[in-house]
Amino acid sequence: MTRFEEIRSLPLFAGIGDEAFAALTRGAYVQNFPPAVDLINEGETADFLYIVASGSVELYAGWNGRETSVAFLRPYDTFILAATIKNAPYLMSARTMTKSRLIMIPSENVRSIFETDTEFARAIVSELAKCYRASVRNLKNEKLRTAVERLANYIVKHYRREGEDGHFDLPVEKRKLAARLGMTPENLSRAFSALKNHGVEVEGSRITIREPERLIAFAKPDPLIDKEETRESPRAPSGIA
Amino acid sequence: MTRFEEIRSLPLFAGIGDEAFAALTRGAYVQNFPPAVDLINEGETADFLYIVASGSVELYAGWNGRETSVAFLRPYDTFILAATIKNAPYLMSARTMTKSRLIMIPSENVRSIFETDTEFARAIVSELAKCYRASVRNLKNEKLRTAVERLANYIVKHYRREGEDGHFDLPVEKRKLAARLGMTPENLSRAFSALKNHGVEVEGSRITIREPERLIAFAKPDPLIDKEETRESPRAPSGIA
DNA sequence: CGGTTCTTTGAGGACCATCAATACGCGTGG
DNA sequence: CCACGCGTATTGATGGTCCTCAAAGAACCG
Repeated sequence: MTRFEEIRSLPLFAGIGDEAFAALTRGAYVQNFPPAVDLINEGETADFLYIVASGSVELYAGWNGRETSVAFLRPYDTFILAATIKNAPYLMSARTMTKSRLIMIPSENVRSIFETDTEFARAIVSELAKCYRASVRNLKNEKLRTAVERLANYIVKHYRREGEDGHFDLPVEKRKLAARLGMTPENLSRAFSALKNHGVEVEGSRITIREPERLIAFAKPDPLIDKEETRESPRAPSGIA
Repeated sequence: MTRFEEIRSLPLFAGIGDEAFAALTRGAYVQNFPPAVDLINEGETADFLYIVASGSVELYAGWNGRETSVAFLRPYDTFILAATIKNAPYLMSARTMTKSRLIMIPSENVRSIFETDTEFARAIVSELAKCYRASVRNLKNEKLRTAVERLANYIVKHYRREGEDGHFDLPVEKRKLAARLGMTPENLSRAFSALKNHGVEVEGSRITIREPERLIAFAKPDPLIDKEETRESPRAPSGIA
């Protein structure tokens, strides 16, 4: 039971009762995986809800011999929630990117506790809304921006996340980043060199932002596309938003 | 009260109690709109949950002077559910495409009835999961297919929906369809003529599928991208799925 | 019937993919 | 330690896809 202490305080579970939490984790697993392990395949049915406890996971999808990355997940993201709830086939495949520890909760438990615990229901719906909105942002990013613009905004996001000290290391290999940004590895290379004109330097996986203002002026980041969303609802919005 | 009879039997409300339904629709509107009316703008905050009672609505988004269509809605689709739940800004704008009747339910009502009515909570989460999955399908369609392939699959979908009798009329003008499929009107024209080689004929808004097998062989429709999803969960999945 | 909008067609160019070759990094085994 | 193999990253050449711009034709609506 103490196996699940680390997730007990996550927003998803914070508000629910102890007995509901116990019922939820009954039959659940915590499991360690090496890098590049296939976890689930699109088209299969959803037996477990997954939570990334440590490491990183790639969601991807294929069609007609092609493949693309849809999302990179970090602690404590969840995946397969929608398929779990609808008891429907996965629309995406998942594999570990790095060594990862994952928590797997039986779908049946999620569905039944949802019915009995209002707080959990609210947390689930908030998490689901978060995933949905992330997907819409993803789609807007893809349809409204060119490849170079997507890369520029990716760099701006990490620049801000890493404390704005002007440099960071790419957390994934460029091949995967290219797929995530909807382009080929060759094109990503050229996109990086195109960004030299906008104040970005690249050496291996080391990114240096020499002139943040120029990069941002080019990238034009937009809160309605690029903002990172929290799971909890802002019940009392502060300021003009 | 009788104003809302037409939605009382929708899956979203079918299972909930009469008093909860009354509370939900207290302060709600039913309103008629002419075509091409702006309903909401991305970035605003969510005061109402919308339901399309008749007509059709376009969800679209813009960035840096560009604009694209994200979805076409029909009766009885909902929109703005995620923003309503999270009390967060809309990520998409909406406008009517045709003369439409819309039902508007105050967001506050949705959030409070969600807490008190388990059946409604379940319906909400199922609807939200449906929207999320539709968005993922949308994204896969965009990232994995070329423009001509997207058009081919659009035609296959309507061919099947309209009873497979070999012809149908486009429900929207080509300009909008182009935006929905992620291309320019000029390119859509060329895509249509490219499909002549795959058994499709076009005359104005009249589409004739001369050789369905050839079209389908080219389009390669995939249930994990193209299937239309129902709101209700298949609790007892039949067959291999 | 005139004006507006939509659609089509053509020419040209930007963006991006493919293919091929090379260089680089890195771990393995000699 | 070095040679080698393997996967990744880069760079160049080329072609396809798609957008932009422009103009003409078609449909719609007052």
